[in-house]
Amino acid sequence: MELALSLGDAASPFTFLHKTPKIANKDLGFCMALGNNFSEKRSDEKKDSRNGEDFNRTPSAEPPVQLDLLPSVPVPRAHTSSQFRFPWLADNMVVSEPGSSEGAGKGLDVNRLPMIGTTEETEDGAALSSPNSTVSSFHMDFGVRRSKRDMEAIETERTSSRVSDDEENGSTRKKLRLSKEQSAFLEESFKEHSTLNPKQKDALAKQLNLRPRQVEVWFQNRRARTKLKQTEVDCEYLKRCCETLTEENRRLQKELQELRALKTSQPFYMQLPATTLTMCPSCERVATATTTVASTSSAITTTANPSAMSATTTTTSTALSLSKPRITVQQQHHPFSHLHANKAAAS
DNA sequence: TCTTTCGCCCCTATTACCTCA
DNA sequence: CTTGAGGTAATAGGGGCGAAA
Repeated sequence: MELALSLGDAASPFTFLHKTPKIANKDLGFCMALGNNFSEKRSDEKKDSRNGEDFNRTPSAEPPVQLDLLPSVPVPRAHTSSQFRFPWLADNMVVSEPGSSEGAGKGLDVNRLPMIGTTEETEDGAALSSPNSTVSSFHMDFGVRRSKRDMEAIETERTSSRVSDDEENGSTRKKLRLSKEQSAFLEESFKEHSTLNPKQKDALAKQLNLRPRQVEVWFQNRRARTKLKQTEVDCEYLKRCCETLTEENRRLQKELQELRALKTSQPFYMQLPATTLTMCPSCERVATATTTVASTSSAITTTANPSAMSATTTTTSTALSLSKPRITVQQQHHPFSHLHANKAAAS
């Protein structure tokens, strides 16, 4: 029997809760697609989250930049085995590996000392029980087999938790370290929804034995990290664009110099009229109209391929604006009526 | 109906702590 | 053992938005 707990509204449960085998087996690598208007949709998202409505954002109109984040959280070996499972997904029947000293009932909660038979009242008023407590709605039993190093880390975490608990009454700032399992689950949640409504937040906090505030802060920081990462990606992309355009500019400048040199050596040839290229926006035909040209005009070749033409046009204007040559590539609204009329007449 | 107040949430910048090389 | 860098939880301040008065 499998108990799948829905976080938050039934209307918008975390779908990954229904993917237990997948979670148990797949690499917890993180992949997401982000549009540029991540923050622009914030108002709507907020509205949605508050209403508990559809959390899945509509994709951005712009093609998203695929961002592959390698597992930021080192995934324990057990994540890739059938041993690992989110306890709130199944019925806590975690089968430990034979010989493993880390059997079921580890009840790891790095943020609280295991206090058997006691419950804690958090500052948020949510009763949090120790993992071993019968009051607990579930056990933080990940059944993860850990290495000695991991165990040392856990001990460290516990120590820091202890310190944190001690400091909870003091004025010093507390710094808790989330366990790998907690982080992994939060990552899964984040993949589902980058924002949480209060119900989902509370449910998540309860399941992870964290305070709702901690879940909230984690999501805030996670969004900030995502945005930072996206900014880096965008920056890199713009940098490459700039390099490409610079190179294209350089190439066109060189081409212009060659043409000028050619003009100097063959003045009569260069007195041929320049060409005005005009492309019909609807049929994408290019019409050539010969115009009267001054002696300084340059000959430019272009292409009728619309996409290539647009790129060429852009870079050409960029490059040639420096010397202000008289080259025109026009896109008129419909100056091709004569062409269409002739074509119709011919047919 | 408009304005004000309040609470909640988010973002951003920053701090403080922890881990690791 | 020390130290500096990097990661990240936590804090502070400010703004937007909706609900209630």
